[in-house]
Amino acid sequence: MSHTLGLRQAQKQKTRQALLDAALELLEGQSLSSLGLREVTRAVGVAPTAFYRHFRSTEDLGVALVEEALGSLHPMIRTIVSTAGDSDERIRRAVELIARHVDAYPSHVRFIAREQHGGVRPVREAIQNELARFTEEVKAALVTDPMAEGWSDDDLLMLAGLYVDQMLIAASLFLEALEGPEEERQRVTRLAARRLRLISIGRAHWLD
Amino acid sequence: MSHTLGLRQAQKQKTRQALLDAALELLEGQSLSSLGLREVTRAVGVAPTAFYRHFRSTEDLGVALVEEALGSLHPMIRTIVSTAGDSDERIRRAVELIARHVDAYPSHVRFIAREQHGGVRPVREAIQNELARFTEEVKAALVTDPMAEGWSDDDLLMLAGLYVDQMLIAASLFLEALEGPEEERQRVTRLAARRLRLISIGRAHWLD
DNA sequence: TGTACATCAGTGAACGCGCGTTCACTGATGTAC
DNA sequence: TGTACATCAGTGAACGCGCGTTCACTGATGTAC
Repeated sequence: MSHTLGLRQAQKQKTRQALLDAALELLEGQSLSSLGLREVTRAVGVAPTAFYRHFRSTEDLGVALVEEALGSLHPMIRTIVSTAGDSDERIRRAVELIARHVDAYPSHVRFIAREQHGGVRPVREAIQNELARFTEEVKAALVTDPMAEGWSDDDLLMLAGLYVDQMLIAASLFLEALEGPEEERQRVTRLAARRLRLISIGRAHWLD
Repeated sequence: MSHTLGLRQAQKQKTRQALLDAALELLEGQSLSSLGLREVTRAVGVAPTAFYRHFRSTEDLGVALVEEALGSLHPMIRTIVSTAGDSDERIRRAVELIARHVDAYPSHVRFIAREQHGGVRPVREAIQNELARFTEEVKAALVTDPMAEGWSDDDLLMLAGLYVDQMLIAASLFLEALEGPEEERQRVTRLAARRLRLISIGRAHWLD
């Protein structure tokens, strides 16, 4: 049988999650380096001092947000790389999945895009580490493709990185399009697909 | 003959530049959205109120920094796109130019990478606008290439965007490598070149 | 099941501090004659 | 060249405010018997 949390632990988790949620919302209009601890507790409705029961600082909270935001990406990456079909079909599905992910978790995507090069070192490094893991994961999937024959490890990693960066760029474009009309969204969809297609063509002729 | 500035105007410009320089240095360790007006004036050695003689807010200063940082990029872009030679030669020269630019203006590059998705809307928009201009510039250069025959305007813009994004990513990687050993720098040079090569191969076979 | 004690998430008062902004000012530079 | 006045970049005092952090606390939950 499962080890259920006590009431106390459960309540604590709930407050912690409320802090994370409130922070993420506040971060839509500013960077982590200017997020105040009192802002966050005020938004949740707890005393400022309650913050310290969960995080040592807003920096610390930021690192926790990285895990939350990129944790939800792992399943998506796996779905994308394991999708069957020919190249065009796979690209269309990948772009579609990215668009859906941005719809479902806009604040997470914004947070990652913003803090990837942001002003808080530990958070920046946490993001870079997670993205490096994604790239390894994509590379591992690429290796299993017959097309990978004759490719060096280094070149496969380069290609994986190119794909991961394009996914991030596409996600960021979809994010901007969220506030715009549907046609803008369509434009981004086509643009991202053509970019991925050009990369795939380069991949197909890499060893020529 | 040229219209020389009066002493007063010249001194004002000097203080303004000192504020921009100090801000840029302070922004190496934080985001614009947490940069304080008093921090900046303290670093320069003027009274906090002097700030208002030059900028309405740190946001306003940020927009001025965008112009300064991306203004220096225009000549570089033009040099890159007008470089002669075969594809591999051009790629090597482009990567070399990017590396040199990062060496010469590390704070500018960091600022742009950080604030491109940062928490201050007017600055973000100023950067996006400038990058869109670069992309148009690159596209205009691509059009003159015989290889562009048969390409749609849309596809050329897509390709130009791909190149511009890769340049930015390469610059950001060189920036991280600045703090590391020389071999890391070499690694980035090779990685960036291979990415551009793969894109060029995709470009060569786009119409197949 | 009941009792006595331990734990600990959240409280609320208090602190010293740096912030952005206002205002009237000073004194060097600029201009008109 | 000299004088009288205008301009305006930078000053310094003052303000109210929200910040992060400390501390002793409360009272519900958990545990031992």
